[in-house]
Amino acid sequence: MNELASKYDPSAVEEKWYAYWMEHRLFHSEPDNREPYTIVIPPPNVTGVLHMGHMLNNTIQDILVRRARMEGKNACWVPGTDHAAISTEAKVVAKLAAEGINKQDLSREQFLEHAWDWTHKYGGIILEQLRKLGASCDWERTAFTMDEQRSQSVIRVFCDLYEKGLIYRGVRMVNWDPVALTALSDEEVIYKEEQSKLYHLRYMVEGTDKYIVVATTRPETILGDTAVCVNPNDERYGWLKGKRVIVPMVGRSVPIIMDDYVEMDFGTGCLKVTPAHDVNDYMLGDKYNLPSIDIFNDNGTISEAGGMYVGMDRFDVRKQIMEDLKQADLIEKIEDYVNKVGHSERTDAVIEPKLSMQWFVKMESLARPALAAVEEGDISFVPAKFRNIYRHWMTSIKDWCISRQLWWGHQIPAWHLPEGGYVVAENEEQALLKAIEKTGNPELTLSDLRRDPDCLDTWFSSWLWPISLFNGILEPENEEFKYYYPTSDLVTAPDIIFFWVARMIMAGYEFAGKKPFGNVYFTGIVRDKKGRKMSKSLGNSPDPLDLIEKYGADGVRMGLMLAAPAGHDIMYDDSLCEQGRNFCNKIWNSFRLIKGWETAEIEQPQSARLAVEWFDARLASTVVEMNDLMSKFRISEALMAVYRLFWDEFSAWYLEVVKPGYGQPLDKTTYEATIHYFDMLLRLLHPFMPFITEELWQHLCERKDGESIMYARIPEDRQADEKLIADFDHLKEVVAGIRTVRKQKQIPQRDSLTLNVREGHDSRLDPIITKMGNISEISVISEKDPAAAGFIVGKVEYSIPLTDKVNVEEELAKLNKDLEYYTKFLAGVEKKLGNEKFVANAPEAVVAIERKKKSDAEEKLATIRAAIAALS
RNA sequence: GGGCGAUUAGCUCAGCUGGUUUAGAGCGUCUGCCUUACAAGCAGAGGGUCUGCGGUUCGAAUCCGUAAUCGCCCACCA
Repeated sequence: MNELASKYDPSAVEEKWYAYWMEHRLFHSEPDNREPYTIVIPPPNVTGVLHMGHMLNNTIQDILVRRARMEGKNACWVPGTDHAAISTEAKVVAKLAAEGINKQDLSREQFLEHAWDWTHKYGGIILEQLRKLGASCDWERTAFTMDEQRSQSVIRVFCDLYEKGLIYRGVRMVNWDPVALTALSDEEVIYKEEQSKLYHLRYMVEGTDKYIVVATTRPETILGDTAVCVNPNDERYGWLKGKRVIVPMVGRSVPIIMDDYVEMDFGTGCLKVTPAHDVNDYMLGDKYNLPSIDIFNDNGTISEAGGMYVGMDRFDVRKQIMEDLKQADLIEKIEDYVNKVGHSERTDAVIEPKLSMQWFVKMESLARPALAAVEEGDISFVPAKFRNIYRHWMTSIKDWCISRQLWWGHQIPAWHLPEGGYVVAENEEQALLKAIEKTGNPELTLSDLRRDPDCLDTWFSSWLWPISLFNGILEPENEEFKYYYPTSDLVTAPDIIFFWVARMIMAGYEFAGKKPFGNVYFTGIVRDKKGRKMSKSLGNSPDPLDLIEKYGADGVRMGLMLAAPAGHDIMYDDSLCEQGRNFCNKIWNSFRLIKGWETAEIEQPQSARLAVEWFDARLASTVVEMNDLMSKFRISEALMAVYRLFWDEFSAWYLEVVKPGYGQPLDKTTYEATIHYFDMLLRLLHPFMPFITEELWQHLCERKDGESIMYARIPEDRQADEKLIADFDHLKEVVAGIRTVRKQKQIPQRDSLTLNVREGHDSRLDPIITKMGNISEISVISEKDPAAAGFIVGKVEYSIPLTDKVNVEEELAKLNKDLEYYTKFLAGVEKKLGNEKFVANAPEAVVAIERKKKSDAEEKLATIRAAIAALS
């Protein structure tokens, strides 16, 4: 091992150990009598590729899972992918289009064949990429939202909800995506602020030569106008009561209606009403029985019903109609205007509100227990602020539009009857039976029934994920489900709190009678240095696999985690990964040092004995700290704690103290303690940096085949010797003082020095001072030596005799600076103690602390004054 | 338009129920060092009136109010 390179090379190591873990099935979990720890992965899109968000999210999950495993729990991390209805279908459609094939020319079966081909070709790439990250998923359990078990679960749940009366079908105003050609749920619409125009159009009042002005952002929709509405209290328009106006260009005569929905202050106070293309207008249309003219085709072009511009795209029409209105002098004015426009989450197309027949889930009764669970703390959100967002959404929840006009997905299990109406059933046979029962017609055959063509929203399968992964829908009594469910922690991004988290909670209580998970950890969003969200279109996102290649998986994991407190967005910068990589290198080189030591049957040096004792305390205290932090999901702080333990305490102090002189052997006791500490450090680090820790742990001593650090136990809480830690901290300052003197006086480390100490010095750790400071002798002196360079640690004065190099002026300046500082400090403390109200009101302990501060400062000042006196 | 959150060193953040913090860390910066594990390193140094203003308190980065800036979520103002 002495020939180890001075730099850690992750690539070979990572591949080797991942294969080893897989070969020995170390990620696999089966129910047993240990306590279960379960995480279900937020399933990435089946044909997606890994991005920085996945890296962060899955690193956190892996840390939690690996740690739970090392705590002796039966840890199970279930991976899988989501069929991602709209986005996958869009990809397949685009791919076919590139080959000159039109989706419309294919049958449903033919299209699905292409879609499955695509899925098989690209599906699972992302899961392969997760392995590069070190994800310890139980791959034997890999699931897919459209595999047999998950599909059946979805159908079962649909039928169940239908039986309970929670699913209904009806014509409603929905969000229509004219590119994907499907309805969307409210959550799938992203509102973006856009710079647009407010067009003021003239509507002639029928039978007069007067006109009124109506303001609109969407002039093309005048083709579907069926009324103009004003506020009944608006004095400007009282005269319009009972009148009709002529829709410009179109020439249609429409009534004036009066409703206080209209804001008098906005625009002109006149609102054009287009019931087919605006949610509010739809409500007005409903209230006043207005006709509804659907002027758009599904793809956003003007339909026959529009009467003009038929076949033209909606945005082209907007330009054209403005031209034409201008020609006809029907435009009053055009203003700049900023408004919010809904876009499709998947295709980014501008959403068209559209009346159509869709399927819905009634949400109110589902929401009630789900809201209570989070309010009452049965499920905790980390950070807790997301409870507010959750509560708000849950208390104003609307019905969920679950049908999508797609082929890729779970087809709705409803069959339409020849005479109208439909039945809902789990399969064709049952559908037929129900159809016969419902119609009373025993002659019906399957060919008389027509299966509803729509598919279900992707999230209608994802919301079952924690249940369906363990087959809890189809076989609620099965052993696995009873063992693994409810799962422990869920790690996800906050942007899918409604899409997924809230709905999983609802599904958990509704279909399993229990919460789906105990804690939800919300990650931040990964942003670039300028704070912009990383995205493909901006091209500001590094390829995670390139990063792994460059910095090693452990380096990248560590880099991300260092900057990722829960719920905080992280500003990504390569320097984070560099820090991670450097740390790997530090660990690597510490190992090189230790493995390079020869041991011999010699007596343990005092310094080494003390260092071993001290590090034992230091380790114990960090373990307590880390356990506490991890229990609060303060993962980055826990990582920082072990980072500092390793680097600042173990490498910089412990190893330097016990390190034998050049070519010298080390005693066995110290060697074994060192190996033990290194082992413990590797264990603490393993959840964060799985590869390098496994590599070194395997080299640390003989291991059996199949043995792994993955199953080594994390050290448990233990009382630390705080006094020893404090004494050592004092020692560090003494050594730093010696180093400073060396630096100032340009004395090389190899020249040994004498250290003089005055009263108050505790000699217990002297052997370490001797070694670390290269001190040949520590002598207690009773009087200040004017020919020595001094420094004060705590209330003890130290000095190094340097007859020819000491400048008394400099020494005095140093002391006077200290004098000034502590005089001020003491004054502050005395002021506080002199305040009667403070002494009377503050708790005993706080006053005691101040008194201690006072006496310490006084002693220190006495030391300083004495030193000054001796020099003057 | 409602709600929520943030504002602490150049950057990213700790600082949990006010009191050993005249404020800490990591990174970066600066100054020395190729000292026999590591220059992806070592030894040091500098850097903040805790966004402003008011209040509560013996005591405020911490609690309250207010203003500003930023961010997020929700909402049917054409």
